[in-house]
Amino acid sequence: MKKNKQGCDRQTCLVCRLCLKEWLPAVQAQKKHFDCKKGDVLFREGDPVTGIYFLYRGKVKVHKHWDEGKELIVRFAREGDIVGHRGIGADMVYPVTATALEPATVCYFELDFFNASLKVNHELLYELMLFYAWELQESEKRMRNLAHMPVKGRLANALITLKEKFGYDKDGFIAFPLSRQDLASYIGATYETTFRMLTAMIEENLVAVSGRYITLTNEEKLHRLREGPF
Amino acid sequence: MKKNKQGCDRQTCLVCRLCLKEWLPAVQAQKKHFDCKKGDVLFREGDPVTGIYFLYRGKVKVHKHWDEGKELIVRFAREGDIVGHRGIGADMVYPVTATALEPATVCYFELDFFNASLKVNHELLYELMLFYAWELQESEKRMRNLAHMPVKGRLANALITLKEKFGYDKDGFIAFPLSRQDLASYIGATYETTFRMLTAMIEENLVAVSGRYITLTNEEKLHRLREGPF
DNA sequence: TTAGGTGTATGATTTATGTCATAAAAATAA
DNA sequence: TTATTTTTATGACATAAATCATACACCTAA
Repeated sequence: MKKNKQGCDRQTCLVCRLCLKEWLPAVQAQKKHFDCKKGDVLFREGDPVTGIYFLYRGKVKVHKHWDEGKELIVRFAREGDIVGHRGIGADMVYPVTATALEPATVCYFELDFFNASLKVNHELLYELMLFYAWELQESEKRMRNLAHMPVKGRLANALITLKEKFGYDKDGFIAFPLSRQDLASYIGATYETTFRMLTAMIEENLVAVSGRYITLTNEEKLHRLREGPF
Repeated sequence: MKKNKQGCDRQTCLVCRLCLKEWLPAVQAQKKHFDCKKGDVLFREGDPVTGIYFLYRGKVKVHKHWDEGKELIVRFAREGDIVGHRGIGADMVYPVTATALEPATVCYFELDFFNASLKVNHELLYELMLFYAWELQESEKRMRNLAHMPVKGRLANALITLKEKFGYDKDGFIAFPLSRQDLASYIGATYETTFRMLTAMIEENLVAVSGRYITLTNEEKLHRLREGPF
């Protein structure tokens, strides 16, 4: 990660957006920008928590690991998203790893400063609380899916979610290229099964694929796949 | 659910514990107590969110459902625990159901009042945020386990967690009687597999069982089961 | 007392998904 | 360019866990 002198637009992240006028100079003084390239790790599961990140440019995957070689992608973060908040209040070690999926720029705050910001800025704290509440809901929904939904349903669900979060690009594909392996890790299945399911979905004309780009060709049926097996 | 005239001890729940002196009369005026018996439902998945509950006495399971008949228990709540917070900020419908596992008494706040409390009480808001952060971590850990850990490991993990949360009773069993079905729903497996795994664990002298009560007889090995298959 | 529900207990069978093996293709490095 | 690593692609096989079927034990309601 390289330090980046150029500042952010003071609009993208929560801290800047909700910042009190009086607190702005402090934010300006404290924040650090970093550039990172594809594959760079912002922080690793088990590392002591030092601060919190806001993604200013690029995409990042947040993932947990188990038993050498098995990973579960917990979340994909995009511009404006907060990353590293999972370390707050915790055992003071990051419970997840954050890895850049493409060149990215992050805005970083030391934990102490961020906490101080929360102390003085009620609105910021409230927004953060709401954000956690939302993430908790998402997480528990995925938990239930993992427990009861078959892989195909989880895949359909994931694709719909990705489409909703990232939208389509000019060519009509989900604006978020993903390796098959990352897709598999995201839905909590092996590479092979995910691949097979995707192939099946292509044959059924539910999705179309071009390299790492995917598009939904029959959302109706995909939605039904999430509802339950029939 | 029956209304309960008798007040709480003003010590158990977060709102009472962190309440500002000036705000206390309002709390006293607003809070409602309910008694419920085993099997009573506090609120159901999909119901519009009306308020938030604090458990004053008894135990409650918080569960999600999928496709008729399949449930996943998201959490067991005990005295002092908050229940219904998953509704905050959300689509305004509860994403989970809460069911009493034994006779219980709850303290209830209307959502508007609770939100107002958060507005005026920074400390309360901060604690709530930390609580969410913690729950999120737990949830994501369980998510990973569901994705990658075999049933036996999840069972071992669940038993250790339950023991840590509820402790042992005077007879040396986990102070939290659980039906096999609830145990199964908690680890995200079917009743039958859970039963078989439990039987296996009894044979291996890892646990001992008396009806719905369970005790850990070899924590060492149980801990190792969570680490990974070998 | 019987009857009927609910939870417990197990065997037999099926199936979804993971594991293993291998190879082509594509990307990246030398 | 060639070499080498990473990603994609598939088939064959193994197996964990779900499903189905059935029976018994234990309450508690009639």
